[in-house]
Amino acid sequence: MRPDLANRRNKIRGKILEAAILEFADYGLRGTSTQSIADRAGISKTRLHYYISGKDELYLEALDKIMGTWTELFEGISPDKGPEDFLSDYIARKVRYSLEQPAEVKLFVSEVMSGGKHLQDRWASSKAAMLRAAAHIEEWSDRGLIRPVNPILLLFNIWSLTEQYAVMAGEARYMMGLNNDEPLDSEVITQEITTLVINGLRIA
Amino acid sequence: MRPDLANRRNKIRGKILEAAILEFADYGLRGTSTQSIADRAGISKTRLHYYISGKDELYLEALDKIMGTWTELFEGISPDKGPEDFLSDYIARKVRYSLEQPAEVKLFVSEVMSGGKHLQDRWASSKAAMLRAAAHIEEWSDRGLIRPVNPILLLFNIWSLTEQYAVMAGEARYMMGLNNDEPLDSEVITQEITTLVINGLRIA
Amino acid sequence: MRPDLANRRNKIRGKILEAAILEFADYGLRGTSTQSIADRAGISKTRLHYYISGKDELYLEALDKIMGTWTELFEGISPDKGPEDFLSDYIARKVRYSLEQPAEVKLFVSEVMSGGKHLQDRWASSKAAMLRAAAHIEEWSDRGLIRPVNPILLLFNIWSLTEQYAVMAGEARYMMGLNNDEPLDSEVITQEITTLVINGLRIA
Amino acid sequence: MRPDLANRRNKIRGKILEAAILEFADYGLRGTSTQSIADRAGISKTRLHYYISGKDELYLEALDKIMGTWTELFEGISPDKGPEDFLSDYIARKVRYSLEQPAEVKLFVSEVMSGGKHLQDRWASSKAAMLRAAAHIEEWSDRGLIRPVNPILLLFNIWSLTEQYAVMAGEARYMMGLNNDEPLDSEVITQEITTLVINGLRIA
DNA sequence: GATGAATGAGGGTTCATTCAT
DNA sequence: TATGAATGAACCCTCATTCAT
Repeated sequence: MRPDLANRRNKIRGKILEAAILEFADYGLRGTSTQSIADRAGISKTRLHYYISGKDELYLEALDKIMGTWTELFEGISPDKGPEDFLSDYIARKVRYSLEQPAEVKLFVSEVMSGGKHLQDRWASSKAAMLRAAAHIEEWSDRGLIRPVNPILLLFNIWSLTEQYAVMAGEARYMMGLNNDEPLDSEVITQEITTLVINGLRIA
Repeated sequence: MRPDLANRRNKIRGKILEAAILEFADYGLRGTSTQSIADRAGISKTRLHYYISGKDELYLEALDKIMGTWTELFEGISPDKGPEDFLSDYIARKVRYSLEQPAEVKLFVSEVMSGGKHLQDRWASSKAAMLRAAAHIEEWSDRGLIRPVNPILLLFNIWSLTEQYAVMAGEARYMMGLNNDEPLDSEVITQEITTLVINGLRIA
Repeated sequence: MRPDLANRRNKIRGKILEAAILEFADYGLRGTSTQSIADRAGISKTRLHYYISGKDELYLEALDKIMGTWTELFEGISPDKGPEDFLSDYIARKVRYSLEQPAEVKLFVSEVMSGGKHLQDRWASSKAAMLRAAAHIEEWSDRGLIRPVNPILLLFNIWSLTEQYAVMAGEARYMMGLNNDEPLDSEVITQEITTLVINGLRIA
Repeated sequence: MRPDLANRRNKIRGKILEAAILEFADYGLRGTSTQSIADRAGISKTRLHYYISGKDELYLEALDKIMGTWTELFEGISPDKGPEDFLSDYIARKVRYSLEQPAEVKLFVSEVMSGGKHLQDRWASSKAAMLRAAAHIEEWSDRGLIRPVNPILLLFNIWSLTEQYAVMAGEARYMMGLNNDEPLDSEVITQEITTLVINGLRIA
């Protein structure tokens, strides 16, 4: 009907959500003020509150977006190609996501650290995707393609290996002698993690 | 007489620091109120402020304690025994620390995520310890004991592998079907990570 | 529309500044609470803080206003008319100001008594005005229109003579048998001070 | 009985009173904290409160001391010697007092500015002394030794002339190009004020 | 006498949110 | 839609004072 108006609204809402994710990622739900979100979004606090129903709701919206992406990262990878292709593909996706959207990863980690109370409902679909992947891993192990392994722990380990470069970006840059504006080398990181995992799963 | 007073004071200060670490770990510096710290320590807010000089100072004290432990974890491990012993020893220490003191690890991660501004000075000695370890790794690689590897990335990877079980304890328990009060199996986790890393560093 | 808003804002800001000056005049910067300012302005403390940026800033704003008036009192008086006209004019102005705006004078005295730290920058223009007046006095003395006199001390003396009726209003009323709501007789005071000074400067 | 003990107590109490006067002089009753008094006296806050019955009582004690001195300054000067001797004697005493005990003068002014509520009872004897002096002045005027003058206003004027050099010491030093540690020239000031007053009272 | 501990009240200020226009 | 005004709750922290030893 009024595509312009709706568009405009969506644009502002998008800007707000983006700003919110950045703030929540750094300071968590409690530590973030609506004022700081408004500042980052370039609007007044009053206007922010016109577009959102509350700080908590905005936070949940951000979480929803992230959990969606999280699940997507498992999808579209065929396990039929065998463990090597599957894992390197998945690792590459996750590293790219961590380096391109570090705030989303950090927000998720922050939520988890503060108890994960808001994840409870949202976690279900992610858990399902994770369990499917775990089943594949177990099968590979049974077929002798990889060594015996606890599949859940393996997935957690891959998770942490890939996500840390969002969380620790600053320290990683510092240790590697990069400036704050120089990006981490995505290829090198992906390569290193992939090698560690694939090698680490070979049969002894 | 006097020792009793000092003891008493140290006891309560310890209780406060402990409570503070737990709160800061979950909600960060900004998201933590002195009221919540007082509540957790079982004292009144006024009494809390009698024992501390300020929220920020308490936070820094917590950080200092953690950074000290962090550096210690590198120490006392002889690199002469070769990579396998060194790495499995280090991994075991870090996993145990993460499972026994998850709040300290989480607080550190929280600080890093919010910019790491308070780490700047405190990071130096940790960096030195890390660089020493990196030198050993490089040497092992040169001597053909392990495959070629970026030593800094390897250390970061070990870091994340071991620390995630503090950060993600809740989710890990959930995925593994454990109740909130059932501890994660330290041995299984250590074994899995150690195998992954040692295997992953073998020469192809 | 807009002018109304701005007007409204200015009105309430004026009310606040007025209340602040009254409180600061009586109790100084430290001794005044924002609560008491709010009470006197007839608004809530929260609302007060909506209109000001802080207690200190409000205090500085009050000081600025006063220092401006202070300098103005020197201006517009021509020294060409000779010492008698100049001095009686200046004395009359200052007495009137002290009796009409005693709070402003008291606030200034309070600031001076507590060290005058906030005056440092603001004092410059007032000092210049004072030095100009001192130059005139010296010239009159040189030309034999008045007796030899230390011009700076003379100005300080006039200053104290005229300002004391703001500071000591209560005691003056008490000694002269006036009630609290009966004003001091501006004319008598002006006359007495003027006579003392003009007479006191005659050549012996 | 235990002169040592009593002595010791008096010594500490003296130190406290001195410190209190200095703080009250700068920041008033409300603006002064018992902590700052304790700090200046070089004792702990707890110990301070052991020696005093309360902040208000300490303030009143300081006021009492000052009012006593205030009255004394009138005494011991014989009005028989005529106006010139009497006034120059009184002015000299008051200037010396203002320069030597500026804190006491400032504390008195501060009390007056904040309403003088604590003076009410204490003012009586001072008022009497003042009225006696006023009577002398009136008599001198009647006898033609000085010009007709409002005696109360004259006394207030002398009061302000002499006391301002306690209140405005900092500004006076600044205007006269003195450093903070250089004392004002008592003789010059006394001379200037005396001349102004004696001259100013001559019959036209 | 002297000290550390403790406290309820209040200090200035910011919070998320709602109201009025 | 969008803005300034407004608010009650909460923020961190200090206050004068009392308690216990």
